[in-house]
Amino acid sequence: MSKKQTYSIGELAREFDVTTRTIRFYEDQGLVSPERRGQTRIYTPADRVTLKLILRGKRLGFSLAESKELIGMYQPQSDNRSQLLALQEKIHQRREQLNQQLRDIQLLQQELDDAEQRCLESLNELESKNNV
Amino acid sequence: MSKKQTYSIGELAREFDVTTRTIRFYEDQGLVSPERRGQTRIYTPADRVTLKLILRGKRLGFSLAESKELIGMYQPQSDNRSQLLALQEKIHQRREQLNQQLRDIQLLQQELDDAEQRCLESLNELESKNNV
DNA sequence: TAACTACTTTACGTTAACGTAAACTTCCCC
DNA sequence: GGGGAAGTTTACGTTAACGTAAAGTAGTTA
Repeated sequence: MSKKQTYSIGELAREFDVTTRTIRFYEDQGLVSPERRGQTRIYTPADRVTLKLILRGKRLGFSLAESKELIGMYQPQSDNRSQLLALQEKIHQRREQLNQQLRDIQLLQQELDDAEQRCLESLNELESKNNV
Repeated sequence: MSKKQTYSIGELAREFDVTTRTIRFYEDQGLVSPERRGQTRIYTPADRVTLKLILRGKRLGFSLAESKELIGMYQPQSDNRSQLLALQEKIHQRREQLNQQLRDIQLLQQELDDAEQRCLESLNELESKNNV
């Protein structure tokens, strides 16, 4: 007896804190393709994972089209040599971009530290003036 | 004798690989405000740094408005207590968002490793078949 | 059966971040 | 002094990623 877990569009929208419009838009763009019972969309756990991947992609600054590519990467299923090579190239590029992002983030964190420090100092200065 | 280094819009555009239109747009949005000699814009090293910050912000997925805020953070100059406190809060939020991004990136890197691995295996399989 | 609630389609609207085109001025070079 | 090259303003166009409104359906609950 398989659990056959499914979700409505509203459930997923609530879980991921997006609107149903958003989820339908992703379908429109070919990122998910839920089954139907009559008119109504029925989402599988796999669809749910896909949504999760899309949203993570968004947080990382990927466009929907890019996320679509990335998600496609997880099921190569193709035994086409040139396609596999192209896939490797894309993975390589993505990795370099991620490394650049990492460097950027580390720099920014350092600068946030500094900014916070200056902020604290300014506040302390105000304090001591007020306490004279 | 100070070096008084300056840049034209074209120089900066070439250096950062953006169009002049882009740089003028940033000015329109209040992110830089170069001096003028007649009609012509003259950019200082400080302007150049600002541009660099904007572009890093972009790579990190910040909007121009957000980058503007962030850049503003580096010169608080205000001795207004409530403003300093608000600034601290923004820094805090930004830091949390960056941490989330870091986690996302690490996850994605792991998955890229896996994808690359599967890719290699598929290729090897093809090789051995062809060598029979 | 009337009223909710959650779902559906269709379609026009919106914002950000520029692209692109037109028409003009300045400076430099031969 | 006639081109270029690089600068300028003005202004309409474009793409992504949804928002929002209208109008209809399907199940369920008082």
